[in-house]
Amino acid sequence: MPLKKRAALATLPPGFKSTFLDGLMPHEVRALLKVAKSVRISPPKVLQQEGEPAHRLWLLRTGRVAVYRLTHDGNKLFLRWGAPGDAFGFATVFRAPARYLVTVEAVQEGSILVWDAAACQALISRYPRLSEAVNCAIRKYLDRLIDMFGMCQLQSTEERLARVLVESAGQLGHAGPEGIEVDLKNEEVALTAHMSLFTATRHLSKWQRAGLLKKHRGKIVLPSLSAFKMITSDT
Amino acid sequence: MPLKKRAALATLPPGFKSTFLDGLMPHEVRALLKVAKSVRISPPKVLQQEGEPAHRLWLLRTGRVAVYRLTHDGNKLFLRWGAPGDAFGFATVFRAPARYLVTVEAVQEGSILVWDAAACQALISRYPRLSEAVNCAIRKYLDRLIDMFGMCQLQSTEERLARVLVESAGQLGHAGPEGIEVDLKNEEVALTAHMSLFTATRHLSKWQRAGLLKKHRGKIVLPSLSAFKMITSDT
DNA sequence: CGGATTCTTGACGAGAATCAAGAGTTGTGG
DNA sequence: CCACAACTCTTGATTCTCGTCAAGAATCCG
Repeated sequence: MPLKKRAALATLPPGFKSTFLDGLMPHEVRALLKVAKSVRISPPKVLQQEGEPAHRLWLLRTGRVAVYRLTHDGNKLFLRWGAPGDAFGFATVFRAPARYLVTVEAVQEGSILVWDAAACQALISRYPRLSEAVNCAIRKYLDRLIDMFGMCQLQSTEERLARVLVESAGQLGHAGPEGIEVDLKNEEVALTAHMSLFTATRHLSKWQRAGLLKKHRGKIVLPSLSAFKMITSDT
Repeated sequence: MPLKKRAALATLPPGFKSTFLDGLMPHEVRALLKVAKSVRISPPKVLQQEGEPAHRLWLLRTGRVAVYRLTHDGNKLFLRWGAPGDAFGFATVFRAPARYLVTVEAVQEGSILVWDAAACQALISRYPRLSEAVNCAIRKYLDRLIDMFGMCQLQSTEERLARVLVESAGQLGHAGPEGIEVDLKNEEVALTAHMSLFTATRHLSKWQRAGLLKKHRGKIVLPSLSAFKMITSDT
């Protein structure tokens, strides 16, 4: 019997951490998972497009997504990576129809849990706390964005890059034999730190020569983060 | 009797426009105003400090405020001006205690309407729609911030400055005999456009020589915005 | 092995911040 | 009414960070 019940739930990978779900009570989380639809995603699938009416709330279960905004002239303004546990499409929970603020695109194979607009309305009226959880999540995004803005405004490329390494290690990194491994190409690191590919490469090379990290194709290995935390904080 | 009723309301200046209040029904706005406390503000009074527990929701009635965030080393990261109609302290409406995300400081004489935490709780439970209005307001802030970030990342100082003039004219400007007058010093304009005082002055001087604007001490007069809109959009 | 992708390094230049010095404007007190 | 101080604005000279471009090296994959 318990087995059957668990089979009906959308399953979460082991070690799954979600700031959004953490804002809810366990029984609310269960209720959410019970009605979630699981969908596989593959790059370069666009999962939501800015400006379109929000029709679904979703949670990244596995994989990685890129969050960006399109400029009037078609360029992409990169905002951040989305990792497992990140939620999107908060605009869906409003009674008043709202539109997506940003575009989100899959960059790795993975899967998401989806709630359509009808499911959101039902959940919201049954669990009012959900509205507050959404609110907190949006506030967190705002907070992070202000931080990033400040970083870009008043820190040098070197400081920014060091900080990006530390944060990426936490968000995307996984343990390896020689330290934390971060699966990002130089181009992606540069995007994250909002600088040119060449500037990023130069600093990374310098740090490799200094023995602070080891670079491979599409991957950076960080034996220790302390040196980068130093670079970040002092000036 | 109607007169007595109106006297009990917090009064709004003529021509008052608030995106936040516009998200509510007229009767809800009346209910809010009925329990609001009016408070006078003078520079350089800090109206809320980032990191402190949010204890009041408030609306700028008259005057001007500066919204910024403090960096670890004590610098101010300017975010935007607040004009009459702007609301702050949304963190107050959460059941879960939250903290202010930004610091807000008065830069002109003026007045605000205030709701303390208790009043917010009472209003929220009586008018659930208020929660959604707050949500929308936060989303709007997020949207504006992404815009500003994009502007700083991928537009030149000249384009940024032109855009700031257009937006400031709308938000802070008032009609004058020779065009829209914006009461900002060069230093404040530079702050708004996130560039150095000197770079801002140079562009403004150039535009004055071209006859696109007239400068006075602490004030800029814009006969027409069309030229600046041109600079903003084409590239 | 050949082709595609990713990374590296150097040379160069544009854009914008900084610094310095002075001119113009406003307000105050004698 | 004038003199002086404080504030605001202007301009030029200088410096520097960082983006762009070019060319080639290293790595991976079929």
